[in-house]
Amino acid sequence: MNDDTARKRHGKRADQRVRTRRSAARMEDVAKEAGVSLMTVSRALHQPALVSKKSYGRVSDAMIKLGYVRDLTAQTLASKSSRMIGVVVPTLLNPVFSEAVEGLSDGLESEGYQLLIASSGFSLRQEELAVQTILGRRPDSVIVTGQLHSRHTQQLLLKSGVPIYEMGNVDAEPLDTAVGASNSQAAHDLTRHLVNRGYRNIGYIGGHTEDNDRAMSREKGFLNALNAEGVAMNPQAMIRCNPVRYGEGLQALEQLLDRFPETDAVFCSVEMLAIGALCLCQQRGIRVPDQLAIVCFDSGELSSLVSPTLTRIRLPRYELGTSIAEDFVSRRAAAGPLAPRTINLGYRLIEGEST
Amino acid sequence: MNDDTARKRHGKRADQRVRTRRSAARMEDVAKEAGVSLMTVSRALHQPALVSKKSYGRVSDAMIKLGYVRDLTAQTLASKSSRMIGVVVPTLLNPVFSEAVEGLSDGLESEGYQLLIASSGFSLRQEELAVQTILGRRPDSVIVTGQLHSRHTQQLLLKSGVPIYEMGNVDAEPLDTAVGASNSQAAHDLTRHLVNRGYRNIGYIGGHTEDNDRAMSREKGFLNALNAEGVAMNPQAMIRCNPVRYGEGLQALEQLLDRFPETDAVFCSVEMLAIGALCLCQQRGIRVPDQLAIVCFDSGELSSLVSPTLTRIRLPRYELGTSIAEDFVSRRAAAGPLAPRTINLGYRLIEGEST
DNA sequence: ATGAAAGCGCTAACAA
DNA sequence: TTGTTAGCGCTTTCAT
Repeated sequence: MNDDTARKRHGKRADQRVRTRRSAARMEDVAKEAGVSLMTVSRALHQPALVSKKSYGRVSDAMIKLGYVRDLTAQTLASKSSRMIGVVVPTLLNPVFSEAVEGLSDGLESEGYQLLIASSGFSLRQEELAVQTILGRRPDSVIVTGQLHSRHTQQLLLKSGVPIYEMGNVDAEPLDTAVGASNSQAAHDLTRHLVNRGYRNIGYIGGHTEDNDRAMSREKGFLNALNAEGVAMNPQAMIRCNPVRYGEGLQALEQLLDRFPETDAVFCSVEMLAIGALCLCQQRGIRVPDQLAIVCFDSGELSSLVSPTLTRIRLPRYELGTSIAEDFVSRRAAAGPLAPRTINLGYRLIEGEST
Repeated sequence: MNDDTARKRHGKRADQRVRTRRSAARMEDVAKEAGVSLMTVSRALHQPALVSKKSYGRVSDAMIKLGYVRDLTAQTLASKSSRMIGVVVPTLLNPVFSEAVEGLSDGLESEGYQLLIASSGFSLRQEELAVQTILGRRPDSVIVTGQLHSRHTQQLLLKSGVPIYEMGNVDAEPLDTAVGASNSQAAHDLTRHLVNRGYRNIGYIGGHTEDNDRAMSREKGFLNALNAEGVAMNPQAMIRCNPVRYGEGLQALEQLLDRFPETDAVFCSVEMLAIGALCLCQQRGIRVPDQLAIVCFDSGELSSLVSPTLTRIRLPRYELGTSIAEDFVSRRAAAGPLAPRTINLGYRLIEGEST
């Protein structure tokens, strides 16, 4: 058997090159060291109960002695489960996404899953590439951002046979499982709040809408609400930022006030933009909400700490990640694939001092 | 050949279970569809130049027709290169880390590498587990945060044979390649700035120091500077936050002022804490810098937008990631392993309105 | 330019 | 409880 093993390992090249590169210890090396078969080592790792105390001890010692690290690549190939989960987000520069990813990480690492993360930069084309490469790693699940994907991406995802999660919006038909809240409805609510408070010259500062269904949903909710309330809106008073950063929010408000000095309220569709806008007010001494009201969509911790605190829509961020993690774990236990479904985590409208 | 192939695929179970599960197309399926050998398909993917135009076309068509997605797991096992890079950060909730990861992502995805990301939660023990699992995936490089690691983690990393990057600090001996700036030196500079401005009752709000060399380096730099300048410091005026969040910074300052109302300046070792502290000042109407000066270590965009702008140390964040990516890529091209080295990216002290 | 054979390191299924 | 055999889907090497 030993001879056979040696032959397998080195093949006909055994004479030419005798284990030159100090490759890492393999399961077989551990087996040999422990004086058991390779399968006993494998079992000691997976189902220690099926291995005798004695064997287990010898295997353990051998692993430590050799500094053995199991090759999960080979394990994946042989077992059809990688314990990796692919995640595609537009960018990690916006805390919305990094917090969601942290939630995923916290919920999944403890269950033995690892995260393969890709940034798509708000491009459906890049998302497609990312999904393709991720699928090549045979992940146990794929999590993408939003519900807008290229036709090919959708096909790839659906064909993959693993659970797919679309996170952050539930306004469209889910591909498999959509988790999040209704952006359009939440934006509608927040806008109505402004109107109810008597604001009539409302500006809008949002993210760019190319390849971004969340931004589109928010605009839709905003415009629908104004429409329903019979409040007029000049399209020029809608500013789309690209990229979305604090500084862009500041500049956007600058531009907005420049064009429409009569503006009495501004709807910011992302927290970073709202904070940026508030910074401009502080720099210029614009009193909030007396001179200008600010509302913030998709707020995090900052909105509740600044002065004045912002009236805002709170969407799940970190919880978005943990919810998906939880669902995935329970779904593993359950039977086969489910019908497409939506998990609506809801949102909260929190009234702050800024309106 | 076809018979042989079929035998290999199904083995002795061929009769019992005839390709029930609709598994994904393999390279061999593509080959069959295109009427060429498996190797021609493999070459078409890797070295199209070596394949005839005609074969290439047929292979391309077959791939599209079958929706072929290459199995990178198998590729990794066979080729010894995974094109995956492992990254361990304490948390993605602090923008410092998510920005660095985004930099890595931007620099590496374009080169065809994917990121396997793990959060260690500021625990050396968890870091060790993360490193172990990551190494099991046979990554082409591993990037960890800071220079403080368990003995075992160090061994694992060193033994792995792939380039190792320690990011965010360069105060200690590098394991392989350390990239970042000197936290202690920068903290020293920033503290001296406070002293030079005449502040004498200086408080300190920082991150917790367990398993965190960056936090320790900053404290060291801070205390050394005070010492050198002959300024006294009550240990009670050092507050360590855990976790590090905006709100914690706010509470920490509250606590600090409660204990030492005479405090005239506060050193915040993380931007989130500084912003939190500033929020408290705004809430309470504490005038900055007249009543209280604030300096901020490791600042991002926000520090330059708030009012007053913060006097701060700017460390590379996003650039930390892109620098590592760049070094890794160029290192691939170069020869073998290098001696341990440090890449000092430096820092900038930016004087704001808060001092 | 193309193909056949021999693994990569592991697990699933079967046998003992 | 332990071991044997046959792959997982790909690349490497060698041959044609």
